Order: sequence, then C-alpha cells, then structure tokens
Amino acid sequence: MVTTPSTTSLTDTRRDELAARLKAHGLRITLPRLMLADLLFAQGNRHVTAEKLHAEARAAGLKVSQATIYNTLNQFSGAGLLREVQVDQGRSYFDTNLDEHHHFYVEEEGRLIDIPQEAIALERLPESPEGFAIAGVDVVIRLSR
Amino acid sequence: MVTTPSTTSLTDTRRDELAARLKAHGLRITLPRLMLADLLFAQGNRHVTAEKLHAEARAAGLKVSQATIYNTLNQFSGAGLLREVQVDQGRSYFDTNLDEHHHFYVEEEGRLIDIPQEAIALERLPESPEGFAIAGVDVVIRLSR
DNA sequence: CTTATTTTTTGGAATGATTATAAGTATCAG
DNA sequence: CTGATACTTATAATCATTCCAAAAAATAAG
Repeated sequence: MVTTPSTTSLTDTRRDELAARLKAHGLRITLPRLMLADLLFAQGNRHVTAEKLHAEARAAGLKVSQATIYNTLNQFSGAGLLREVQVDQGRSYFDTNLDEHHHFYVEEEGRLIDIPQEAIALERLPESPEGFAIAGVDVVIRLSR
Repeated sequence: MVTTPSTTSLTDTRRDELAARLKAHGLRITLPRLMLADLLFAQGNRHVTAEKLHAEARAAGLKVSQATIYNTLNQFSGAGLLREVQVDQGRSYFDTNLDEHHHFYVEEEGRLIDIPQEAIALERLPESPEGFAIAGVDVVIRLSR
C-alpha cells in the first residue's frame, strides 16, 4: 500500500506534523481530522465558521459530512487546538490564534481581525462578584465604514 | 367605556408615561407594546431574552404571540429603547440599560451583570483598519465559580 | 362617527445553525 | 490480528428566530 492515500494531498512530513499535534492533544488520528487540521492550520491565524470550513473541505476534494465538521470543530476547541469566538448571534467562529487577544469585527462582512493583547490597555478591571472568578476577558471592537 | 381595559393592570399614570415614551421614539401605542414596555422598564436595568419576556408576559396575563415578542424587542432596539447584547451563541439578550457600559457574563446561569463604563480603564485602543470607523466597543468578562 | 389607509398582531410555516441518534467504519492497544 | 472504543455519517430533531398571509387594531380622512 502506498503511504499517501489518494484522497489527500498531504506530504508525509506534513501529515506526521499534524498527527503529532492531534495526538499531543489526546485526539485520535483520522483522515478527516488530518485534512481539516491542514486546512485550519496551514495559513496562519484564521477565523472560520463551520459552513466556511465545510466548503473549503469539499473544494479540496474531501468528502466530509456537515456533522463531522461540527464534531471536529468542537473537539478541536475542547482539546485546545482552537478557540471559539462569540461575536455574531447565530453563527460561531473558530479562531486558530490561541494567544490571549481581542478582535475587530466587521459585521457587514462577517469578518474578524485579531488585535494583539498588548494593543489594548485594559488597566482597571472591576472586581468580580462574590464567589466568582474571571474566566476570560473578551474585547470586541465593532467596525463600520 | 372605562379607561382601564380589563386585560391590563396599568394605572392611568403609568400607561401615559409609557405611551409618551413609545411615542417619543416614533412607535405607535398598542396594548402589547405598553404591557411589554411595562414589564421591561418597571424594574430598573434588566437583561431579557425573548423567551423570558414571553414567559413573563403570559404570567402577567397578557396573551401575546412569540412573533410579537420578537417584533417588539427588535422594534424597541431599533428605536433606541433597548440595546441588544451579544454574549451567547444562540440566544440574544436585550438590555434596558442604554448607557455605554460593559458586562459580566455568568455562562452557567445565562446571567448578565452590568459593569459601568468607568469601571474599566480602556486606555490605549488600537487603530482601526483603513476605511473603517469604530462603531462600538464591547467588553465581556466571563465569570465562573 | 364611518369609512379608508396603514400598522400591528397572530398562528403557523419556514429558515439556519447546531446537536442528537443509530448504525456502520476506522483506530489503536494488547 | 482482533476486540473495545472512538469516529464518521446520514438523517432526524431541536432551538432561536424570521417570514407569511390574514385578521385585528390604530390612525387618518371625510
């Protein structure tokens, strides 16, 4: 059997890289995951919706079901390979940038742009109510023309 | 005919107050709107979902359809009587606090808590990309136990 | 005050994103 | 190699929200 399945276009090195990454996060290696990981992590920081990723996957010749897209996106988030971003009512965005950071959001285009954490001086934070701890701070700057 | 319809429990003064408020924002006076406005604005600052408001309305003896809840919430937002808040994928929250401010969000309970604008020092803001202007800045501090 | 015109409200169907289900298939540990 | 477990899939189900066409209510005109 040949090492490269006909359905993928990953080099051996690339596949090994991604496989190691998945394994390191406690996920089994499967073809859908490798291919989706490749799409997600090949091009630097990205913000994807399930729909967009599905379209890309199909365009790349990978026949994955919608359910797998959602499963994978959720598993990757749970495993710490992605971060879910909440800016739009309705659809979820998944961010490949795992550093603490913030976002510009261009509503009309459904587009997200990273803002490095250092670019915003969030000095004085209010005390959280009794019994609660801060789990995260999200700053979203909405943009328009 | 008596001045107070049997389906409402609003005093004349209260009704006039709310009617004036609706009118001032370019909205027609209707019974559903008056009653929903009463529920929304009677108890200080609130954060409501469509579902919650619908439940409250029915509990108060007002028979409004789900569609009317959504229509009203959207009209009120559009008219500047409410502000839509986006923290949870899926459901929308509507905030009666119109001042610029931020939020704590207790995900497990689906609860929002206002943070006055002054409580957060948002000094250095990043420059927005060419051609875009800042439409708003939202800070959400996620809380957990 | 009647009638005409415009808005609202309504119940139900339609939509869109996401999750659940159940059965088949692949992965990996032994 | 083989079984236990995890993954994928297609389809149905769910949830929040919007759309629709018709009935009801509100304002405007006469």
